[in-house]
Amino acid sequence: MFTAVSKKNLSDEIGDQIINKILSGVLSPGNKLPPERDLSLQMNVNRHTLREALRKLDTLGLLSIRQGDGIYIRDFRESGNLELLKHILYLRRDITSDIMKNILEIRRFISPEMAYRAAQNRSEEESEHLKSLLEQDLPVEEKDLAIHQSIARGSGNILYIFILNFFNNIFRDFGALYFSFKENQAASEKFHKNIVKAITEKNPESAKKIMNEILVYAENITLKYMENKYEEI
Amino acid sequence: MFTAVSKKNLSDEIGDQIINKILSGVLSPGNKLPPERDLSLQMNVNRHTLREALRKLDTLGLLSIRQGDGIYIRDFRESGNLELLKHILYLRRDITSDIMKNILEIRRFISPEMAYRAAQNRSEEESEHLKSLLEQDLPVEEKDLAIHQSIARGSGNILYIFILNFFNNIFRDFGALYFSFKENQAASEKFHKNIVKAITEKNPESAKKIMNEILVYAENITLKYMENKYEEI
DNA sequence: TTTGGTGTAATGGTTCAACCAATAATTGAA
DNA sequence: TTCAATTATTGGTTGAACCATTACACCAAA
Repeated sequence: MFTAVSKKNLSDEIGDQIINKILSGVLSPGNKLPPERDLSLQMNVNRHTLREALRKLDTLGLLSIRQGDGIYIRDFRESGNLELLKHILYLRRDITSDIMKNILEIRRFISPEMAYRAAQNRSEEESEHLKSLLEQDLPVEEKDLAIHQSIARGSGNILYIFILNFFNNIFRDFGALYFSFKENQAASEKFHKNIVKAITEKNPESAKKIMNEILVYAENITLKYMENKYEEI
Repeated sequence: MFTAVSKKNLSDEIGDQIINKILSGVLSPGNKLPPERDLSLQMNVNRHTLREALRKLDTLGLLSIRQGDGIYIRDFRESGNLELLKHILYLRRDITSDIMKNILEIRRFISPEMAYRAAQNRSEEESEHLKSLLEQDLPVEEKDLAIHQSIARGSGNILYIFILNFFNNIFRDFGALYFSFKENQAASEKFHKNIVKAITEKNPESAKKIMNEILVYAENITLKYMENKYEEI
């Protein structure tokens, strides 16, 4: 019904402000940022608070901080990471829709392959875990999350786990809306049954196909929701 | 000939220490970290220095920090991101090789698809850029990087750019070694010519195949280098 | 002219001490 | 027992000072 509000601390606000300046081109790659002392004065925050923000941007691949020298803007097209993309998604509302489509496209390409590998590589243990998940009496949304995670772990490739986290992170907000409709719940429950069967039976092609089908289904609905969401704004 | 050494500041050292504790299971998901004041005392660093480390771990998806409450360990299998994987790669030398193979596997799956999309979607501008890159007199290593980036940008999907950054980041060290051999240089130059041709001519299948071939070639060599590297240690 | 040393200023890194703000736990009144 | 007020705990922010590294200008030796 209601979605959580995110309370930001000063440091995050500062960070977002700087990210925006970089993404919008006000600050270009190679540019040197003013010294921390000046910048904190300009932004009217303490140097420590600013430094925490800068450290985050550094972790996102946006800055290059060098003691004794200064702080330089990096080209995020060369050094940015997926975590940054999440920020871009939220901060640049003008291209949010385009990025979402990009993410959906990649997900439809990757997740079926993940299911394929899981059907090949899943351990007996992971197989049992999947089956037990099916029978557990959980909210569909939670069950869905858990099954996808179990598939990622069963794939035998740790990258799928982190890539899946990225997708989940992005679509978290949509999940509540999506699963509020009975027909979507039914579709997911059917999907759960089928995908678990394919994976426990070690049928890669089937697993891939089943994953692809639910993604196509969910994509259409997600896009529809997104359009409505934009109309609200 | 020589590779850059990375000097770490205190804050990063603290961060690595905590990451290690989490990865090795000394700190489990859900566990509460000691208060910042206590922790900084235990680690014999100032609270601010510690806080910068914590903020980084937060960005990596390892911690959940809540004012007035405390700092909790998150399950990195649920909230970790690719940036964290990079740290895991360096900090957990016991599984470095396995993770590398995971990364190579995913790359071989994703990059050909990226090339495919680029051949479909590349703009006239990106096409020209690719061709001009071919003729520029650059070190092979730089040219290789630039061409891959151009392909990612030409794909029309911003995610490929960030995923490519991840790969580049991981294989940066190997690049210097790889391109120090004449035969590898020759292989790459041939690859550059062919992939640019396929993409400018809008031939997706060909682009995909060509990308796959160079990856297979480079993978074998990378794995060989890795084995040697481990023998050194 | 080039190379390497020296000193100085600029700039990020770290420390200390204090207070603010949000949360959780406790207490006590209804 | 319940709920509101109070208190203690804990992360967030501020200010000032000092440390460590780097860039730069300058100089001396080759």
